[in-house]
Amino acid sequence: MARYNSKTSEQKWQARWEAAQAFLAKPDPARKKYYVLEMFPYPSGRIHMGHVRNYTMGDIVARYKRARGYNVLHPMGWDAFGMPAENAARERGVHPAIWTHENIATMRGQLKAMGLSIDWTRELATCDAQYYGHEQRMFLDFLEQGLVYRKESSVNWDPVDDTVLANEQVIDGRGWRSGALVEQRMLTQWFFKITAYADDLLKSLDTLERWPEKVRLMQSNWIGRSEGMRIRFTISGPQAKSLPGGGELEVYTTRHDTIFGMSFCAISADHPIALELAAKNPAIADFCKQCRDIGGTAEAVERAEKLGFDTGLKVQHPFISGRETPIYIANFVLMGYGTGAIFGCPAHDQRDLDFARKYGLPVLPVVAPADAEAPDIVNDAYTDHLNGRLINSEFLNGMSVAEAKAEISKRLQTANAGEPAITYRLRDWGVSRQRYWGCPIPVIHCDTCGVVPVPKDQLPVTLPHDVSFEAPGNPLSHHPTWKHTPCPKCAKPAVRETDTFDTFVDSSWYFARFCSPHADTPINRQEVDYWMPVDQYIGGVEHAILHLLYSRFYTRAMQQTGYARDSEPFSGLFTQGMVTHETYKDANGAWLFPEQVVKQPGGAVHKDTGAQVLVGKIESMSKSKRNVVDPEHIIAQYGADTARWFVVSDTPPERDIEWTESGVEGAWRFTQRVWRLVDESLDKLPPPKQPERLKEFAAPGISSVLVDVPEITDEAVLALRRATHRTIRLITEDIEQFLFNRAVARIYELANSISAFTQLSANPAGADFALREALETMVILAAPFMPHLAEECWTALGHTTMLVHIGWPVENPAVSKEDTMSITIQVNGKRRGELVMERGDWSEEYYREQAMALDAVIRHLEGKQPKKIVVVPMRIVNVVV
RNA sequence: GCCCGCUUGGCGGAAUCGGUAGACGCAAGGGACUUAAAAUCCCUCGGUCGUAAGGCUGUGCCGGUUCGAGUCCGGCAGCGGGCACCA
Repeated sequence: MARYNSKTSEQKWQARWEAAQAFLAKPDPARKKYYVLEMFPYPSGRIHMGHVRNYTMGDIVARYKRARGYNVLHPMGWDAFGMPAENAARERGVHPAIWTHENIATMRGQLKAMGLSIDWTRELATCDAQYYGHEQRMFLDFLEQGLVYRKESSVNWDPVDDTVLANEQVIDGRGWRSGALVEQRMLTQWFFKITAYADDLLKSLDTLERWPEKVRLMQSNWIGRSEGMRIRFTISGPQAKSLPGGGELEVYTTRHDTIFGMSFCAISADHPIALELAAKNPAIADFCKQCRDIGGTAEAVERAEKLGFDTGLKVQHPFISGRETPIYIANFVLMGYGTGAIFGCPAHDQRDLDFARKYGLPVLPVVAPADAEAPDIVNDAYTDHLNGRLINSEFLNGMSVAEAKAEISKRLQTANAGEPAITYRLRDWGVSRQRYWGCPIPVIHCDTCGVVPVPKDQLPVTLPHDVSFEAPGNPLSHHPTWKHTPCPKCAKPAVRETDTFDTFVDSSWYFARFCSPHADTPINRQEVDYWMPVDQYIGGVEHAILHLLYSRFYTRAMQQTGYARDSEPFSGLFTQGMVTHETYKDANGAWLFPEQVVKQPGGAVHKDTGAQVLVGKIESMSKSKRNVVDPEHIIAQYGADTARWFVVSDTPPERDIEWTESGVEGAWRFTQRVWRLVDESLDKLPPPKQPERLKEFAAPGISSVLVDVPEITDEAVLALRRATHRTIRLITEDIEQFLFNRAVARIYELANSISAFTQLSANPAGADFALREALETMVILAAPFMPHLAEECWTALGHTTMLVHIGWPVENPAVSKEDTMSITIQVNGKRRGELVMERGDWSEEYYREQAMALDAVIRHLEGKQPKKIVVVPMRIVNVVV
């Protein structure tokens, strides 16, 4: 018996699939489409286990859907712009383009070795002008539609990467990539008007039924809708008229019910009034500067005291004649949210209370708990807005918070002093990056004409190849000639925009480009309309907000500019867990690679020195901790099928999976076992039926892809057939629901049943047909997971049509139907026995009689009469005494 | 601080409709085959009492609903994730 040789076999089948163009996707309106997409990789150098897991899952779905008769689109490309290429250029003197394309070549080879069912003719890289030129064109269309604007604003500046970051890219006050503390700078930047869709992006989350609840919730929190009011207070004094706002201060609040508890107003250090005052008063200017310098890190915010500066200005209370409250500039008020101004009600807001205590401002409770006259406020504000009742509030007294809000709203609107307002936490997406390796923003700055879009017939604006990375900052702006160009309008000398797009722009529409990757327009509507939306998108949960929210926005912008029919890009989303591994350190505390470590009964030792190794926590694979396993080595040693099988075994796909050597060996043993089961049975099998090549959807009814089995009476043979057909049903359900670990277990079970069957000494009539049916089923069902081995087995079983062209088997319910059922018998809810009964529609009386006749039941009744006997047909009988 | 999720053998995990807890795999132990090793095959494998038959106990902790709870409800603890001076 020959052992299965994964290396030769995998290469052979990959070549045959390619020769047959088995995965080429063509639009066909007569067929139902299915678009499977995994998040495309950044070409960092080599693929890692996370890629293997991600792309294996996508490939399982793609191969399964293809076998079910869907017209499947399963493409692959490269998220090829970004900082690491520039860092490589700085550190090693390699040009970003060369570095990137070399990495792509390596990683493409590695992905191909995985045997993925990808249509490689659609491959794209975002760093190619054939891609980003279309992006520039869409940007100009967005600009025309008012979806893009340019403004000076305070931005997050990453001092290590020397560039601006979007809010979404700042985590705990640090750059998401560099980890450097982010600074605030004033810069003129391009923004995508994502807030224009805030409400739609939020509401439409409800329609994304095949998205994880967790991701929808995260996006919902990120968008952060709140309902409140804008209220305009009149600023006292004759000089007020000359202030920005013309004598009025507009605040945003969600607790207008507490207006009788107002004891101060506060404005941001960046509020127009604050800026105006600062211009005339150095003390105020100093204070404002101090506020801005605190920074936005979590720790800074935690530590920072509430600081305020009394402007001397006062506002008039809208409902209490003659009552005035001071306006402070305060460090905890953000210009970017609401109106950049608030009214403070210390009794019912913790920040306001901290502030009031510090500056000795009045604390007047205006909402009381249901069970008390007034809330007891010492250090904690009373913030319950559901159960409270209004007090100390004149016409509001006795009302609930909701009633009071409605009343205040009505009165303020009548007085034209305010109106309901909805505010979002979401900010517009700043897309300008001061970097070379990105898509140039296609505009020209002219002293005479201002900002002039590059005419569309002059696109693409390509990156210059000859750049220097010697100096810090943006190589594009240092380039001697590139930015100089005549103004398209007036032909006078002008300069190009040297900022490039955030790379998240590139990844916000690649899924659409895949539908018509060679079109000379950004997309071909007919093809996009056929393939989009992506039916199943798969990737890491770390993109729950950034990439997934940007893509949802961008698709809406494409819809508005006529590039797309739909507003949602991904109708199904699955977020897979990470691949983890134990960490190892030597006696000096240096991290060790897993291949340097040998596990022994007494512990782990160094492979070469024999020195003791400290086994640390199980953590997600990372180069810095060296707890990485190179997929290429695994594929070379065990084969792609083994690696694929392992990464979906045992652990549910959404959870983190631990990579273990023994686990991989287990997976490898199973691939050999499948081959052996087939190989050792070959001489016992009847000839195969050659099923037709897959053309249509698998028709419901009796499977046409499996061998036809004659009428059988032997119980062991029937049991094997039952197991076979039951497994078809279960695995189909499992794959549909992304329960790959369970599907793997079902295949093990079927293999166990086949093993046991082949070891029977008797050889009843029909056994050979049932065995062929079981083996063929196992092979077809395992094919999405282990496609090369499955092809090899399929051929060995005598088939001449490749398995990629064979449809999915269909369960025959007449075969899988069980004749008997086992009924659990309980006494007082405890299991005391089991009844094996013929399947049927028995009366409750019959169940009772059968149960009461059991020895175990009689024994546990101890002579007593049952009070009650609960019968659940087909399942359980519970005798209660 | 606010929001969300999770907690089952030595380990990954099954049991998703309230109805046999521990499928399947890994690890471990025992055995067969072999000159030996590898490979393969067979057996055991939550805890506990018992020679056995068979009990008792057991799904983070406390309580509740129910004939019956890993599953539902209330409370608590631990772990993980998201957001965070958002008015």
